[in-house]
Amino acid sequence: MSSAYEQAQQAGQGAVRAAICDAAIELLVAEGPAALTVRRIASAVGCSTKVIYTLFGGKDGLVEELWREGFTRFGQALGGVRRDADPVAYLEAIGRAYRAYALAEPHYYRIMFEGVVPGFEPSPTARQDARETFAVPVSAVEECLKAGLFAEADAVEIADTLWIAAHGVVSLELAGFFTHDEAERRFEKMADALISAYSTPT
Amino acid sequence: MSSAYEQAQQAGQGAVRAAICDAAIELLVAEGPAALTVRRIASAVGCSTKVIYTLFGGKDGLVEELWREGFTRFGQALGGVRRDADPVAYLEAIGRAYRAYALAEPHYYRIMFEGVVPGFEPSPTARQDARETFAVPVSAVEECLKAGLFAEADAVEIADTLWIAAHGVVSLELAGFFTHDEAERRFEKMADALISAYSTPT
DNA sequence: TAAAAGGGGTAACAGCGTTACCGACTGAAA
DNA sequence: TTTCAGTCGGTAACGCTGTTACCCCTTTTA
Repeated sequence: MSSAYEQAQQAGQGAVRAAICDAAIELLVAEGPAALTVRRIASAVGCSTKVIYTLFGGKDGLVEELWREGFTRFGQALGGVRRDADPVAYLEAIGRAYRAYALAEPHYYRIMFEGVVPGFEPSPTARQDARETFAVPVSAVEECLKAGLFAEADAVEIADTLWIAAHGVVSLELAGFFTHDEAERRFEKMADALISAYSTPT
Repeated sequence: MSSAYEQAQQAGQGAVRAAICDAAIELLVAEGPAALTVRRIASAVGCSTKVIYTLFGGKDGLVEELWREGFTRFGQALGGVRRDADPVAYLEAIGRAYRAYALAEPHYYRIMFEGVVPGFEPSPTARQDARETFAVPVSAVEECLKAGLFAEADAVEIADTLWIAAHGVVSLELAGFFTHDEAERRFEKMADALISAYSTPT
């Protein structure tokens, strides 16, 4: 009988990387960033801590991998929103998916947007890649503009504003300043106010 | 010659508490949350780590004191905004003071609103006290309502929405997703959009 | 005066990220 | 085929973290 680590080792370096990432993800989702220690990850996957240093260059390198993984999952959550004939309804659904993701994987969200892993800061390239996640809401805003439902303006600027609003609600909710229901109400109010501000006068 | 700690010790327990808090504040402001270690604080003030445990019950007890201090400073920053004949202009000035405080003392801000000190969570009473900081923006919104400049609505709800918007901008700015200038533009756009949404039709 | 009680310093514990050291294994060259 | 170079990884350590058991000393009380 061979351990998961030995199996991955036979399959090559890439498999070991993946196994370590999986173990780290499991620890993160189950217990939060505090459980993300090099020793625990190594012990979970069945190798020594040294392996993590040779493959990722240190804890921060591994955390950056998780950071990217978080944005991938986030992007899938946003990209998976069903399109709607009404572009504004589609945009609102994306907003709700934003909050739903943050509540579903709060530890990921806080690593991605609130820097809760002490020494870690994402590399410029990782940050740029992360920005691409927001192509989904930006294109939704563009559709609203094309349909003449929003008054002439920069799509990225509007999308950023909606992003800020969604992040504001979710961040304060995760920090314990709002209950789930309060946050939900504030979220809807916020969406109504912003969308009405951007909409063309009817 | 006596150390600062010995002087404080003669002046009583309260003075020692204050000296420890001051040392912790200095470390926090200068170097951020990572520098907030029991050993460094004790060494800075000239006592053993044990004192911090007898006076504060542990690191978290001391951090809660800093948390409260942060909200006191924050409240002073918001309360110090000069009143304006136009309630809406006053409200906007409060918003700008919000962001200015966060940028002036980012380490405090992140402890207060983003829980960047790993194990720490404020007590319910501390959280309730913190909420009183927001009496300033709420009363400003009430003035806008009284003056008939805002359409009939709950003042707390509107103030919360503005809080969420300000926090969203500041939080993403501190996380490195917006440059200073980008954040400033987004902040103004956000304020314009929300205030126009809440204003009575002219 | 003697006893009780409490605060504070020392030194230790377990755990953290990281790395020097060294053995083992791989691949290429002779 | 044999030998050598080079890399990968496990062990054990370093210095750091929060925390606490132990003991001394001071102060208060009987």
